Amino acid sequence: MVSTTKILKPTDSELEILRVLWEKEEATVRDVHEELMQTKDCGYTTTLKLMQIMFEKGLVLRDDTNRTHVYQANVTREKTQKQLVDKMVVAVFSGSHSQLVMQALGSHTPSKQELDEIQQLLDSYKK
Amino acid sequence: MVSTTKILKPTDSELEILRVLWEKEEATVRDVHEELMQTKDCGYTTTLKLMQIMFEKGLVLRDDTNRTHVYQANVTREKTQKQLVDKMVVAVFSGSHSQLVMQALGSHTPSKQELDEIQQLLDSYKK
DNA sequence: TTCTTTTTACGAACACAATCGTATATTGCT
DNA sequence: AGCAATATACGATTGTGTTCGTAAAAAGAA
Repeated sequence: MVSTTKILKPTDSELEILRVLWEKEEATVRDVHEELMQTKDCGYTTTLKLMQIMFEKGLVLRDDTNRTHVYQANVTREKTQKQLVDKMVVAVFSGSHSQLVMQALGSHTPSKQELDEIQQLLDSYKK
Repeated sequence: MVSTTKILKPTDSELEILRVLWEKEEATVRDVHEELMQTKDCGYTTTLKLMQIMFEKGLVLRDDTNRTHVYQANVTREKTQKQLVDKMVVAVFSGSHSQLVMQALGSHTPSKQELDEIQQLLDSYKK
């Protein structure tokens, strides 16, 4: 019997926290909280509680050797993106990835550089 | 004072129902329920209740001239797709649409036809 | 008509996310 | 040592999504 990795989708609030952790690599609750306060308004203990729950879920790691615990993400940005995109593709695009691509491309004019990146990826498929 | 259109994001269960309504154009609760039963397992009244709530929210329209009510979607597939994609772009892709495009393209090998469609859209931006 | 089936309506229960108040412990300052 | 500030832990509350049981009404079959 091999242990299977539990799939858990982060909630919206958890995603906000993960965004900060992805950016900062390591952070305390206060670090995260002050970052969040720039866009959202909630108490310190709210952020703390959320991060504790995320720890229990295994979404973040925690170094508690010191009183002030230090957190870091335990899921990569890429994996999370893929997981959420795949879910959305099934839910609203009937499983068609290219439909999603068309939608994302269509609702926003890409820059020259973005165009080049996408073109390059496209070319790699063509041959 | 102009009435503003309330933005409401459908829940996961609501999206499942919307999928059926988008496909069928018109449908009764039983129609929807039997379609859902193919992938999910829940009671009839659960589907009914969900659709009643969606009616209250304005997500669906309802013809109740006959005893068996007939429902249809009151939000387009395209609008809903755009709304959810935009939300996801902000939440997990730091606002970068092309990042999402890259992710969606990268996690699945597109067919020849899909490649052509995307290429065409890309070309329209290039000039 | 009487019984069964189908449908809607309503409310209750449950799960979970999010928020905060309070208690307790630790640190640092005077 | 005593006090203020800071951190964690814990529990309670609130809101919302999901599910279902049950009742009432309408339609159909016997």
